[in-house]
Amino acid sequence: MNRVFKALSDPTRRRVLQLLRERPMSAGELADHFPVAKATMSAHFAVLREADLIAADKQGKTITYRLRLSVLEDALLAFADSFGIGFPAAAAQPALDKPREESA
Amino acid sequence: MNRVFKALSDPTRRRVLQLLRERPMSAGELADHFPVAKATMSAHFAVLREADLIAADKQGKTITYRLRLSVLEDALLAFADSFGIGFPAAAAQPALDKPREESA
DNA sequence: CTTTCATTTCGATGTTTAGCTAAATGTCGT
DNA sequence: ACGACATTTAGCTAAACATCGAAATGAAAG
Repeated sequence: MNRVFKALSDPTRRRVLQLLRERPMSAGELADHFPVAKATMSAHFAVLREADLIAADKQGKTITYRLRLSVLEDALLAFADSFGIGFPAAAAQPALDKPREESA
Repeated sequence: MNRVFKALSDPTRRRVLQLLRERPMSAGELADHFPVAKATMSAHFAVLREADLIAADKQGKTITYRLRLSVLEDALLAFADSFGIGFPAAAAQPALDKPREESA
């Protein structure tokens, strides 16, 4: 959970998650949305991966990242819950969030 | 919003919020729960105050901090909302334009 | 098999942050 | 006014972090 919050503490990383909210994207495609070097973005991806907030699918030359919504959801819900903050009707459908692959 | 997430990125600060969840506490009382110097805790309080997550009530010698739950709640809900977590009503509305984020 | 492309890793640098001790501030009781 | 108490501010260090350009990795294409 600490890793998740650390990952969320950076605006660039939060925006990466936002971008992945709609569709998976390659590292380069994501990087094109930000005014920083690709190496910098790669480091951000690593942090997000460490937190298990994104997953990487390697397909040939490119690496496609996708959001692991359930991980974000679980962390947010657990935290909010511990404050009695009610998230109305959570867990809609895990359609975009791929099957079990080392859930944290 | 950035300040809130930055504030939440530290475990000590998250724990402070948890402690304040039930009842307000003085700075010293809070500090007694952590193995760090009071001055260090004071810095943490400042960060939480900057993020508006806690409010200080000065009463004589002591300063009593209380949780500003609505601020935490608003931030959490807004963020979760933008991912379609919780609030099924908001999920029906596509929020493509995300608000610009200022890091101060 | 060499080049090209996508991405990561390496090494270096400036900034931020958490932590400390010591000193300052403000307040209470005497 | 003085001394004790609660908290913050100041000054510092060490670690963590964001960032970069350059080099390395690995896969496809010629």
